[in-house]
Amino acid sequence: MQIPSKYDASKVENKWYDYWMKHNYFHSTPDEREPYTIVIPPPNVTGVLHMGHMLNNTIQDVLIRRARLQGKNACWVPGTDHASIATEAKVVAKLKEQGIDKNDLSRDEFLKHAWDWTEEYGGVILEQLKKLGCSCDWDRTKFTMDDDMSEAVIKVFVDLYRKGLIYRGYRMVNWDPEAKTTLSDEEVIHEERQGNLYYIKYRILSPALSEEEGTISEGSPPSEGLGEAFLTIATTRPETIFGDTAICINPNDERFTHLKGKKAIVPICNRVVPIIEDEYVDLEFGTGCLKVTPAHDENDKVLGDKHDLEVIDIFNEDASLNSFGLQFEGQDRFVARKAVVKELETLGVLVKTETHINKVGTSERTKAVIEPRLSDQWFLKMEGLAKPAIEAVLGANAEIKLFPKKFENTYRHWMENIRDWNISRQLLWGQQIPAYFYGDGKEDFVVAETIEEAVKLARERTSNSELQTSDLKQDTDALDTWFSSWLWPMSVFDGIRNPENEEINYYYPTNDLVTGPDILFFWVARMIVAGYEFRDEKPFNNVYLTGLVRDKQRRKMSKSLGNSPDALKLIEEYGADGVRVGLLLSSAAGNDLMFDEALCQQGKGFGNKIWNAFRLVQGWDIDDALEQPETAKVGLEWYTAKFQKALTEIEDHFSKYRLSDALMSIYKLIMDDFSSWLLEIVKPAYQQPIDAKTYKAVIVAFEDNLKVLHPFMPFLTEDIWQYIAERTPEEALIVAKWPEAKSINNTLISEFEFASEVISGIRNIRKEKNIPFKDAIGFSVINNEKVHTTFDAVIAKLGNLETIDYVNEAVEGALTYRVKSNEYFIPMSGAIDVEAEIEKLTEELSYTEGFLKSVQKKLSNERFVNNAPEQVVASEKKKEADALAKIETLKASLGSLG
RNA sequence: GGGCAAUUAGCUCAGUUGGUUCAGAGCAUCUCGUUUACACCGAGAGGGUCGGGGGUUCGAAUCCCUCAUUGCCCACCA
Repeated sequence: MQIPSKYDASKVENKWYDYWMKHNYFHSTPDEREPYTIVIPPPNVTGVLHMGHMLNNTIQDVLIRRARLQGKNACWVPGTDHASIATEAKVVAKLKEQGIDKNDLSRDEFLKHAWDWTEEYGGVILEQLKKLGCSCDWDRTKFTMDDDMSEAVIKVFVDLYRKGLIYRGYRMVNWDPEAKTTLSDEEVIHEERQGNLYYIKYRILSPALSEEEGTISEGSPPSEGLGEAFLTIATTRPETIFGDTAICINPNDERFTHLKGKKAIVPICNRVVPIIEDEYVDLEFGTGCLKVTPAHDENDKVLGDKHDLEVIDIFNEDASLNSFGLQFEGQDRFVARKAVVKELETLGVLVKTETHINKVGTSERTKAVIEPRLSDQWFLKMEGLAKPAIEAVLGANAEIKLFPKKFENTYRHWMENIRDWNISRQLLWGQQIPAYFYGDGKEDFVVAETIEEAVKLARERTSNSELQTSDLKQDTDALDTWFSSWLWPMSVFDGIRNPENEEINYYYPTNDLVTGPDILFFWVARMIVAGYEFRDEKPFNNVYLTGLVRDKQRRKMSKSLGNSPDALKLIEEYGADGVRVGLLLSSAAGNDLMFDEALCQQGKGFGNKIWNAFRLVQGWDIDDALEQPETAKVGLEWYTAKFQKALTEIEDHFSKYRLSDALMSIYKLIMDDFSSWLLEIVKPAYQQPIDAKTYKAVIVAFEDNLKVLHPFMPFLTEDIWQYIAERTPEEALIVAKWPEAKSINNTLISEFEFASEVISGIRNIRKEKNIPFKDAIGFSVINNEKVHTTFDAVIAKLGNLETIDYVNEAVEGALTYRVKSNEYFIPMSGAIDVEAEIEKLTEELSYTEGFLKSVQKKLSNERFVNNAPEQVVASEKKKEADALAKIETLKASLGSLG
């Protein structure tokens, strides 16, 4: 049968995926085998596949397929995350397009839209993962807002509340004015921004004057004559002066002793505020006078609490100014800033403006500049919860390993300085906080899993047995998305609601978690916390942290830069196998990956190479009567040894999560050892049949190659596997048995190594002298090294030699080369360039002599001989002997020429 | 501002406890080659004083100090 010379991935990938699905090979149920479990980091439900997902999920699929081949009960649980902020933002935007304002909708109406959206766009990404070949157990697909998942979240909230770990607090939180919700500290990204530092004069109110008298009438600039009657503050946020409720100085600041106990007047709004003293103020920064705005700065809040200051919130929820902003009401903070500066200038109180670089917090999701804001929020106390999670990763008998290890430092730092987690979000899309208010007071609420339960509790609390469900008002906030995903490894097996069910007991703890370091705190650390808190057991054994996928110029791949290739197009062009190999060829754990399409091309090329090796083998005619030639016999023995050696290397790489190294070992094994050497050795002469014994052994070797490669290139390997022999579904490669490790014949490997150098020597001479391969040549050896003749037949075949003659004397009129101290002769009928030969030999001689000299120098150093380990000294002595032997042969050759 | 990591061939990276060819791999480059699986190929070759400087040692890419550059994480200085 004619097989095309190019492997066409697009023709077979879907076919095999369907085949695996049809035979249920991805599905796992608990049995007596050892489980191997991975839970997918759930992508956003409405997300689309990008390069990061490709890398991440390729790695997971490699791990899961390998475990499956090793006979473990492999279970990879897929699913998606409701991603509250991102999804809600998308839904709001879509509604806006349709002319619908979110605020005009009831909670239920909005949620209906959100669910419609989720059903329409959700899960696209999971379909895309199938194209990549991911062997997830799709029957187990979960969504973080599934009823059972939500129930688990609520149960956990109630549990933590009852343990006293969840509390409600009026705190300064990070406010995202665009999403109109709070964010946790981890969701805020600090960026350096070029800003200005404005120096503003505040009039000092002399105690002699009444407050009334001190008020400046609008539009009248302070007169210049009253120099000491002003103080100057420096601020980056002049628009917040409407919220100023004090000026603060350092009590040790001698420049300002005259200000103690006085009051100042805030420009524009003319509010009279006290001048307070606190050592918090840095004498060096700005002017040494600080305006205090307790509602809009965390430190100012602390000062405000300490000095009992009034709190004036000047912003609306979209960060435009409210009525405290006077004539600037309704303006966005950044617009207002400019306007206020202009007004201050007009009033003559703007002393100067300096450029100033400051750190600005921005929202991870919406990129909006976040605003510190005081509000009632729900918090989870983290300090106590963190303790077992710290121990688990960093303790003396750590149970969880991070790969690469360097992230343990990062983990430690965060965990040891952990702050309480703000878990409430002013969003609708998510699990609604199960707190029910029965009154208007801040403390008039109960927390319960259901409203019926809540009524019962509320009746007890209030001693009012008349209370009805209709009297209760549930808190309108939703929970942070991470408050559901931190339960993921447990909740996907229903381990929260039914902690003793068979599945959770079998699959948990999971084995490996593969994710990016960017969510080490968001997700990984919190899963560990949750694991110990709710199950008293780690959620996973190992965490493999991938790097970021960047482009060739080291830029992050992003939609806005447009430098991210279309994942599906890549798969179309190079095949899923090609892309998988391309991604893994250069991605060590934790290192960023500089993505280059050329790598996918390499992956595709590799696939084609294997395909063609298969074509070669497949095309052979088998002759049962034929004897196995010596070349094939020793070649196969050598390859078996080589394969075993590679297998142990591969195992070692996997044990260290060095997947790219494992792939490279396989790549070289198949590319070099199998294709370039073994197949050339066993290949029968043109149009000649092959003996049955060799053929069978080659097939076995080929199949073993396919097995170890399968986790990386599942489609191609399955395709060839099924082509190479008739298989029942039970015999599919995906469920085949990983090759067994056997002892390695290292002698064969090193003998072959020597033989391959001899062959290279022949090739070099053929090339230099333009001797075509098809012309057989004579060959003689002076075997000083006493090399065994095992591979002579191989040398003769691959060098196309007439014979191999063992001689004791140099052969006249021949080209020569050496491997170690062995000397090889290829007789030439024509004239030999004696000059060139002499030159070549002289060069080699002087190099060897130089080498000998350095070795002898080392050996004559008494301190080296005395201090270095015996083994090292012995090896130096061997080097010396080898060099001496080689020098002798070189000299002999020169003598015979000259 | 604090902490952590990195710096090895044109590119991406290995190099485990200082000592067996440890100065390597893949890609790229160059040369030659249409030998009957594969030009998505084959056979070869070139290329690095291991970021700079200093130190410890018989011996340093590897350990110590220092400087430089880059990246990441953390942090309330207006």
